[in-house]
Amino acid sequence: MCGMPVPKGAVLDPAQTRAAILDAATVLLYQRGLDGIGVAKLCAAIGISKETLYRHFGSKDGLVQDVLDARHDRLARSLDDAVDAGADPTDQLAAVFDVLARWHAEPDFRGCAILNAATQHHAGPARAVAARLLDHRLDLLTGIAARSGASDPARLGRQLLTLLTGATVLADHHGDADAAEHAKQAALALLRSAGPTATL
Amino acid sequence: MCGMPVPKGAVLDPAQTRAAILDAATVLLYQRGLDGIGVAKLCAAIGISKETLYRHFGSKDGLVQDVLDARHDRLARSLDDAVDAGADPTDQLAAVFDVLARWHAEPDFRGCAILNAATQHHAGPARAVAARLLDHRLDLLTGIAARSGASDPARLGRQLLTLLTGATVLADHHGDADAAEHAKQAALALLRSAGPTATL
DNA sequence: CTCACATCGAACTGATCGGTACCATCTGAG
DNA sequence: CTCAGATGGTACCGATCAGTTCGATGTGAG
Repeated sequence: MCGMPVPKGAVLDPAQTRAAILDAATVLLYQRGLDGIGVAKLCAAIGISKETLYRHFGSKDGLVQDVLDARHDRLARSLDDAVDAGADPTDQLAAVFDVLARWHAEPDFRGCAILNAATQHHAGPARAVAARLLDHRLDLLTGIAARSGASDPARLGRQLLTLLTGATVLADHHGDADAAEHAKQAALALLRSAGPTATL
Repeated sequence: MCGMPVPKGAVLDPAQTRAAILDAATVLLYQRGLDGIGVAKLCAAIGISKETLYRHFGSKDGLVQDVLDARHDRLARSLDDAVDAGADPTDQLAAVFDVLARWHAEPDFRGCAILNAATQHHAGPARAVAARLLDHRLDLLTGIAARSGASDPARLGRQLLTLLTGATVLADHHGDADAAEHAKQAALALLRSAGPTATL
């Protein structure tokens, strides 16, 4: 077979090409780390030419930014859906940690892609995405805390976010498959003991 | 001034040179990330030649390994001392999170160097150091849980480790200066509600 | 005093980095 | 049918990467 500039039965839809690159790059950059794979190998693994990548994303940083933005939207929506499906605050909180447990159990789980990216490029734009992600999660958990009647929802929200975040780190770096389950039980215990009549 | 191979009043003690390189590299690799600075710049910033670095550490990975090992020992000893100084389990747990708060407040705090390294080189030896660190902390916290009379010390230990780990991530990526304080209160609440008579 | 050794500084290697340019080739819209 | 545009493939650029080598020059122990 000859290597032709455009394969015989190619589809040639820019938007679709872009989406395919985004999907493939999301996986590769997550598995190997932002600096763990160069543009050349990245393109080779995706099956596109460098020129195509640079036409769609401008630079590697541009690609990374779009990958992280898309990941942020997916993660945020995932937790939003879990909360929306819960009947009461306790159910909602449990649902959040159940989503977490399913995430940790995914075969190629390697920690939170966005927090990993912010750690790798500590001064770069990934840091802003990470802050957005944590802001969103804090809002979500603080809302649950408030609806549960906690005397200090802001504080309980932060404590719940601490459990959520820590569990993801332990699932990754400590091989703790039950991290989300243990965190869930701790979160529910905190929720129970943080009611309006509870001592601070 | 001429750049002389060995400066006029140099000290020329290999062990001391090695320790100085280790100290300087610890700071630089922490601030810029493992892949954020090359060997050439690293040596220039430290003020040594590449040959000196390679004679003492063999490779960049060798240097990183030694830096992480030293950091691990320092962190472990720091928490051990805090626990040793506590009178009862509650004091000990509070002391652990107080150490955490002081750490987070250091001017150049950038997260846990070891967990950051494990995130950056996810498949490398840094991962083993991170696992050792978390093992040690888990032992410490499980011990506190056991001495407090918790009905399930292993579980409480993991939950406390989740709070400790999550607080460090939030202090870094969320600019949460009070992360350790909030985590401490949550930890103490969990400790109180996990006694032998508490419901699971 | 002598000499092994530590160190510096610089040059060098081969590989890889992100990014650009060019062209042949194919698709898809007019 | 025609032609703009999307794509693959390849070569290339300057910079940086980790690591090696060598000679000049100093220190420190005998």
